[in-house]
Order: sequence, then structure tokens, then C-alpha cells
Amino acid sequence: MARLVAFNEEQAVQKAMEVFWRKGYTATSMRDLTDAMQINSSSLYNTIGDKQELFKRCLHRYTNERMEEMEVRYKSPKSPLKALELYINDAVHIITTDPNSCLCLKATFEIEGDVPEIQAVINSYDHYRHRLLTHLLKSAQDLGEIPDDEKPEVIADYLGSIFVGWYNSLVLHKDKSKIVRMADLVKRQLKR
Amino acid sequence: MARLVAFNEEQAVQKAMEVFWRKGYTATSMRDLTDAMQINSSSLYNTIGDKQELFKRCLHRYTNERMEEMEVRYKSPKSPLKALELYINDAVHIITTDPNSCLCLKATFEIEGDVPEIQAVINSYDHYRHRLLTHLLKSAQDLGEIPDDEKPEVIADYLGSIFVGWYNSLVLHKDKSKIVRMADLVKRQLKR
DNA sequence: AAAATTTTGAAACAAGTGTTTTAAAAAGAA
DNA sequence: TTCTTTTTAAAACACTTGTTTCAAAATTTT
Repeated sequence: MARLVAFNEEQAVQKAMEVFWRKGYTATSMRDLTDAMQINSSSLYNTIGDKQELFKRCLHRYTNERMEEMEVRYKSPKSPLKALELYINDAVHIITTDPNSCLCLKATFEIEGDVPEIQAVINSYDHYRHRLLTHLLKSAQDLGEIPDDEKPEVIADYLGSIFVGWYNSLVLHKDKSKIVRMADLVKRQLKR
Repeated sequence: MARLVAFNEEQAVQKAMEVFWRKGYTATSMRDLTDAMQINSSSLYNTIGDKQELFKRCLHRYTNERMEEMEVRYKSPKSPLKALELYINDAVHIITTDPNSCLCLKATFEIEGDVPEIQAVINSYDHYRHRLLTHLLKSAQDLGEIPDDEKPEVIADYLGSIFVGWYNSLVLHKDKSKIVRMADLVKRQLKR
């Protein structure tokens, strides 16, 4: 054995993620990244790899963090409807208080399928969320908490789409009340 | 007087727009642009200006084109509800057949308010669409074609948000049927 | 303590970035 | 035709890009 890596990789990736999240993939330079991570580029290439590999790691970190939160917060609730309403309220809160719009969303529109490996990370996150929502919706239907005349899978897709639009709305209008009103509308729609 | 400009500015901006639309603002280089526009960079800087000015021109072209189409297609219909349903069907068609997702959307998530002049162009487009939808919704309510228990302004915001999500969904899943099913759901929701 | 192995910092790399310069070509006005 | 004004092409501009090189520093094993 010999010399050990001096920097904390987790912390460094976290710092890189924050820069990518703020500036986007292309507009972030390697200098921006090494400055924020406080490591030399040789160390970066030695441990993690190139810019794209680092971005993938950042995306993984971003999505894993969020999936773990979801796992504890919405799994096996007494009332699935209450969990769904909580989910919607959380979405409003995250969208209106996070410093930037969703990292995955920005990456999706920036990359648009040009880098399959990056798309795959985002897809698996999207799929997790879709499964979670579908499960809650189906349970709520089975319990008679919401009508069962629409397919849970379609409502899940539709909810996912709405949240994407809320991010866009906030960037354009910086008006939280718009999001809140839409959320109220969605919660009403869910039950009828 | 002296020598005239040799290239067609409209055509050149159209070509530039196509490149920006495909690659995004940052990832598009001036070389990419002058190659596509088939003009020298000195001519470009002489007539239009720098990269940002050119991008603004492209955005204007993109949004004006779409607003003019809307103006003729959805204005003063016999049935506002039919116009709304047409609007939704058109959205499905555009989203699933255009070569890239919306230029404004990509720019919004890429720029995120960092360039107010660019935001302003997108905002005015968004505002035009919002006014159009609100007007149709209000008319439909007044005629009793749809229930009037939700505010037209909020439904308009909500519809706008959904369309944004559809763009995202298509990039991620490349599955038109998902969009079609959501559109059917939305059309049903409108009427109840 | 010496040897072996790896990380690190600083500099260098070539290629690409947005933009400007310069002189020649073009064309209306005199 | 000549003068005047403007556009154009090609090259150059200084700077930034992502990535690599290389010797010096660091640390574990012998």
C-alpha cells in the first residue's frame, strides 16, 4: 500500500453537485468544479474520472437522496390519500424553496437523450417515483378514498407531469401562490 | 449608399434557431451558428450582434411563429370547449412530432432567470398563451360547456403546467401513448 | 530507516471559445 | 469612371475548455 486519498469523496461530489445544479452541465467548467470541490484536477481524474462521470455521480447522489426520503416518508401509510396529499404538499414546498429547479429536469432538457447513461439514471429515478405514486393511488382506490374510474398508472403520470410544470412556472413567475392554487385544484380533482 | 447585405437575415436567423433548438444555448458555439447560417462571423456581428442577441432573435422568431398560429386557430370559436379540446390535441401532436422539446422550455431551465432579457421574451409568450386559455375557459364556463367551480386563471395555469410535463415525459419515455392517455384524462377532467 | 507505491500540486497541453481586426471586394452616388 | 461607403472573408485575438504530464510529497510495508 501507499499514500491514501486525502479528500472526502462524498463531500467533494456533494460540492460538485451543487455547482452542476446551479449552472447546468455544459455551463459548468472543470475549474468551477475543482474550485468548489477544493481538489486538484489530477486527483479528480485519478479517483472519479472525467466530467461526464462526475456528473453521473452527482445525479446518482441527487436521486438517491430523494428516493431515500420518499421511502421513509410515504411508505405504508394508514391513509394512502393522506400520503398523496402529503406528497403534493411536499412537492409544493420543495419546488418553492429549493435554490434551483430540479437537477434531473434541467439535465433532461439540456441533454435530451444525447447521453444514454445519464438518461438511464434519470429514468430509474422517474420510475421509482412512478411506482410509488401508482401504489398509493391504487391503495386509495381500493379503500374507496378516491374514485376508481381512472387508471392509477395514468394518474401517476399525470401527477408527475404537473410537478414538472410547477418548476417551470416558478422559474417564469416566481409566484408561490400560483403553485399553491394549482396544488389545491389537483387535490380536489383527485377526489372527484 | 454602398454595398448591400448579401444574406437573407430571416433565413439566417431561422437556421440559427434550429441549431439552438437542437443543442441548447451554451452548447451551441458561434462556429456551429455561422456554419448553419452560412455567413461569416464578421457579417453576423455587423448585422445582428453577439451570441446572446442572436439567441433573443431566435426566441422571438420561435414565439412569434407560434403566437400567430394560435391567433388564427383558437380565436372566437363557436364552441370554446371544442377549441380547448383542439388546443389539447394540437399540444399532443406538436410535443410528439417536433424534433426537439420546446425551445422556450429548454432555455428556461438552462438560463433560470440569469438573463432577464431572455426571460422577458419567454414570459410574454407564456402570458399570451395564458390569456388565450383563460379566455376560452371563461367562455366555456359562461356557456355552461364546463363547470364553473374552478377559476379559469387557475385552470389555465394548470393546463400550461401539464403541457410542460408532457415534454419531459416524452424525452424520458419516448412513448406517445402515455401523452395521449394523459390528454384524454385532462379532457375528461375539464368537463367534470 | 529504506523501499515501494500512490496522491498531489503546478504547469502544460492542444483544441475550442466568443469576438475583433484588417484589408480586399462590392456596389450605389458623384 | 471615380469616389465613397459598407460588407465580406480570413486571420488573429486573448482567453477558456477538458484533460494529461511529471516531479515532488506522503504514507504504508518491509
